[in-house]
Amino acid sequence: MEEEQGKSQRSDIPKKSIYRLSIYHRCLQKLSANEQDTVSSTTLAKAAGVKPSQLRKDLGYFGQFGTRGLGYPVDGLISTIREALGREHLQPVILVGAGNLGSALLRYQGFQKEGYEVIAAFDAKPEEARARALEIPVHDVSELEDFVTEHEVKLAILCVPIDKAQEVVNRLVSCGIQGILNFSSIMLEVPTEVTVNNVDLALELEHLGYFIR
Amino acid sequence: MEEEQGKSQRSDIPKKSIYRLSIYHRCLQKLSANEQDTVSSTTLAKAAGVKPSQLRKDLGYFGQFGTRGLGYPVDGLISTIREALGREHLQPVILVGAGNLGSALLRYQGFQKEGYEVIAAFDAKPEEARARALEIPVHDVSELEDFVTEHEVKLAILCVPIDKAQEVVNRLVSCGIQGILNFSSIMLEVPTEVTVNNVDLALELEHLGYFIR
DNA sequence: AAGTGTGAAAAGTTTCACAGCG
DNA sequence: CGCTGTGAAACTTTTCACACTT
Repeated sequence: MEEEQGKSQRSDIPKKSIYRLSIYHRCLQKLSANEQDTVSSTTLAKAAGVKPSQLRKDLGYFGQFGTRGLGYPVDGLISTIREALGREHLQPVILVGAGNLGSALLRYQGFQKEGYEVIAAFDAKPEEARARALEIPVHDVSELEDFVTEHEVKLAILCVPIDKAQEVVNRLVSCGIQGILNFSSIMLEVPTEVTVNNVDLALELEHLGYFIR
Repeated sequence: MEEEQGKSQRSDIPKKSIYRLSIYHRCLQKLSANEQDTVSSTTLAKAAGVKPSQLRKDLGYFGQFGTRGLGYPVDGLISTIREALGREHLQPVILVGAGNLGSALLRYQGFQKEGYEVIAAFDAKPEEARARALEIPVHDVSELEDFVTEHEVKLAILCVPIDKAQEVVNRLVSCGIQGILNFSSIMLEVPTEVTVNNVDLALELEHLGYFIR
């Protein structure tokens, strides 16, 4: 008789649930800093901007972590989510394309969050990028493959011009990058085992245009 | 007999369709620059990273713009979408919070796209922000209300620290801002007539963590 | 023949409602 | 009693399939 697989079939967990997990993680950290040790689905959901039932369902895909009548242990949930998100270990990240946007993102230290570290940048003209007074080392893009292989980098932030994007992505994929945060506003073609997360800042602003009268 | 309302009931068009409209607009501009004058749903959909049927359905919410057997007129579609997105006129935009991320975004000129112009920034300590060598005028945040009213600004980019975000948003809302692009990683409370579009850069990176093995 | 427009089916996601547990 | 965990219902969005037009 086939063993029931049950929970945690990675593939059939809704993508949106996984996305919200990061949000919950963020909110829980705030609670933890505030010395809260348990939290109800109602409270956490409100902080995350979702309905309590949605939060409970999301967590339900990964297991049972709450105590009925009480709520969820804040620190316990933090660890659980961290584990589910594959964030137990420090992840090295590289940024490719230190132009206008790329160097803006490097100066903004927001990616240097717990669990992630942007360890190097690459650019076709590294001298110019370095002149922008960045603190992170900027390598020539020709060193990309060696660096990624040597440091076992799996995540890349992509900020190259549109006409170079696919070419750079092909190189990233061929040397083992598995996740790409893509700021170049173009759809990238990648094998199914590579995940691309598109962020188009101008698009997000334009999108608001529809809702103003 | 009641006149049939039919198409374009703004409210029952899926939000995601509206979002994709911006993407199509982007792709069409590329085609237009390439001297293409018609495009099929298959071609445009591929460029936008969606299925042809989805593209057709999205456009269908707004009307019929194609010719069977031929495709869509590139320039015609551009105008149609621009109109649907309310982008016929130049929209002034302000940025509030010229700190780390805010000033990075100001230096990145990507928001200065056709149809949108970031005309001013506001900060609690405008001198420090100005020292970051920005080209855009940085006002003291106390001038916010007068400026927004005078220039009839309807869109704001928000990059203030988490603990100030809700307070600033209340002020923005009270002086007539209708759309907020929110980079402060916190859920904002706004009246239903105001639209908030959340962008959390760190979250987008963290989210990728789930998909790497 | 090529390609749009669109109901209807399928898939995906959210919400409800309540049983069950501490 | 309060709050979680979860099937089932409701809703939303995507995809299909094909009639229809040029």
